[in-house]
Amino acid sequence: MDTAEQIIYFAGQRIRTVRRESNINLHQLALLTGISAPALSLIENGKRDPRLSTLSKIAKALRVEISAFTDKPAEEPLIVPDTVQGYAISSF
Amino acid sequence: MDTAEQIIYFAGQRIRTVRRESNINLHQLALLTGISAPALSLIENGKRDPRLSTLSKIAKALRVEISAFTDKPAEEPLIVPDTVQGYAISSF
DNA sequence: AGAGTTTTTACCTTATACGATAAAAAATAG
DNA sequence: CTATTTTTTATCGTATAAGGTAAAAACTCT
Repeated sequence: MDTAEQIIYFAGQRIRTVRRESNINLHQLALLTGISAPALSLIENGKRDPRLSTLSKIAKALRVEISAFTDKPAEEPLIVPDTVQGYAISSF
Repeated sequence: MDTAEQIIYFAGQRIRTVRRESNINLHQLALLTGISAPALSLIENGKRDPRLSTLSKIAKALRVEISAFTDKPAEEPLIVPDTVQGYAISSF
């Protein structure tokens, strides 16, 4: 179904993942975005329905596209073979 | 710079474009999303900062990803040559 | 032009995002 | 285990998203 609630929850998880990959805490992200740490906590936990401008500030601070928070990866992972039709990838 | 305001404006334009491509009017999109036509009008005109759940409902109704409203196309269009290093693309 | 349709604007109400602050809880050192 | 850092939760005030309705404005026809 993919309800709006699931979208919000998923986005929160993605934000948390990207933030942790950047090795910054909520307080630091709050300073970067102008969004308070309590608000960020609620968003990351899927308990708040953020505005587009809020997502935009977070994306900018973490240097990713907003779609990094909204788009689910493809079900089937893309398999990249190291040879194609007998030619080595390094040829291209 | 890409301020939040510009993001909101851009998203509105994209929503309008996708809606028109679907040949439906605001009233019909309102019925599909549960968002009132006046609210949709404000969003399309960049005069309202929609919530993630709102974007999600619109995207679902128009059968596109939320990123269709948020991601700018690449500045440089991707050029797909019909030959690569002398090999025809059809070989791959 | 006028008629019908679509969109915009305005006003009001309700719901909720967000900031600030403080305190509690949880996680992470040491 | 204790101390420190980080996160969560709660409360309050303000701003604003969103619904409903209605009217105005802007299009689109014939």
